[in-house]
Amino acid sequence: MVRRTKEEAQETRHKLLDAAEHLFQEQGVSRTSLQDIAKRAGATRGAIYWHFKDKADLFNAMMERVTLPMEERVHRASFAPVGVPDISDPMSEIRQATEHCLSQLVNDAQTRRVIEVATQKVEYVEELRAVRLRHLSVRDGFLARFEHSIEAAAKLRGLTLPISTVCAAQGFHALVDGVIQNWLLDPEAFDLQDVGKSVITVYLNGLGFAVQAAQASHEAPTD
Amino acid sequence: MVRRTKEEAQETRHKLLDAAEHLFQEQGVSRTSLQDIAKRAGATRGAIYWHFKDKADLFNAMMERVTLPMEERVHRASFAPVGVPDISDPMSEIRQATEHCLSQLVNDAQTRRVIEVATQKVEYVEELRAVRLRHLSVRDGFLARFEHSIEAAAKLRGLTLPISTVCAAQGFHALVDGVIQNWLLDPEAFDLQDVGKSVITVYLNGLGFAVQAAQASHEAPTD
DNA sequence: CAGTTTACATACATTGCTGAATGTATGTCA
DNA sequence: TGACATACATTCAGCAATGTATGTAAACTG
Repeated sequence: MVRRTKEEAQETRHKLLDAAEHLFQEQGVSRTSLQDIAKRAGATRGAIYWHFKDKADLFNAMMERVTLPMEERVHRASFAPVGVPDISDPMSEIRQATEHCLSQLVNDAQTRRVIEVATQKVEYVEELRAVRLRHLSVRDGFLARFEHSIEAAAKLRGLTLPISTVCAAQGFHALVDGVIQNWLLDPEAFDLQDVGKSVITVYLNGLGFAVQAAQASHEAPTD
Repeated sequence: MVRRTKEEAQETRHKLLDAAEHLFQEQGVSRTSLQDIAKRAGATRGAIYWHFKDKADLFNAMMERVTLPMEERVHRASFAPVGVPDISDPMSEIRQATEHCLSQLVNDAQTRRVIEVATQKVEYVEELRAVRLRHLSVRDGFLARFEHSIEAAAKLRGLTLPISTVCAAQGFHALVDGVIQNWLLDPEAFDLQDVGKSVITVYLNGLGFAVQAAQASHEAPTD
């Protein structure tokens, strides 16, 4: 059978990306051949070369399928709090957006797979410079937004931060990033949402944003 | 020329590891062939196969050349504070050991190279399971020691932590880990030692260990 | 000082992957 | 309804990397 309709072609494309996700996670990107991917997707390399320029292009597409919606969501959550009218504190916004990210990591297998691939199963060499640059720009965007929020929150509560907002933002990001990385290294070791929420509270507390209510819920955070 | 003396053999071994370090950093592990490494070291693949079983074995040796002394140092610093008699607070110990790690990353090019390779230029697949396991055990050892120190420090000051010591240790490690990772992604973005010291202070402050003296030394990071 | 081992270098066989070229049957549109 | 574009499948050339087998001269040993 050949020459599918457009929707079927898109389905093939998605199957290829799905196969790539799993194989990349299992064997790493460089050790996974296009042949492997095609086989798992029930196709041939011809299909891959039709939909993608090469392996790097396919990798990019695989990443964007997960990260684009994620970025968009964070972007909206940060700039347009229309959907959630009950939060007005910028600090709560950041906190909620972060916790949503953690929740998605825990509950959505695809997200977890892709992030695991991106952090452990790929080598960031010249060929993937585009991916690295996007990563950096996304990070910088996040840092900028957090700087803005933290400054607004500090002004709102009339408190002076112990360190610069740039530093504070960098620390927050490093903390979240680090806890995610460590969790991915060994997901059985601890509960990401619990520990994440706790250490974030501690950090923000250290910045001067004292916790308003009891946060530590050590049972089932079925969020 | 063939058949060197034992010291010369060790020298070629080191040259091979040096070459591997640089090439791994430049092109990634999987895209670097043993031929490349041998050539750069001024040898042939025969030398590599003499000294190492295969590429994974070579990678392991390259890692251990840097991490073994590091681990040993952290281990000694944690259990035997004989060299530095003026610190008695377990929290200062942790703080100093961590800052020493950051300092080594900033000042020692070899350490920076190897850690960069380990975090960005290698795929953690089955073949390198040994590396991953060592990483995990080192991390767990560090976590255990930090748990111990933080508990001792809390008892010493008679304060009740807002979260469990396990959580607190995990957060501290994630923070340090994360800030290092982010710095390696773009070393020009900020000063590792400055930001590291600041955010650690904030975190420990959030745990209840109020800062005893002024810590923020520098004016502003280069943004 | 002869035998043995060491520390490599060289040669070879095998494998596997990529990219491009080409084939082909079907959807699509005028 | 024919012409063209699409969505792949198949084939092939080429090379690059690995592992192993073997060669070899110097260092070491008794």
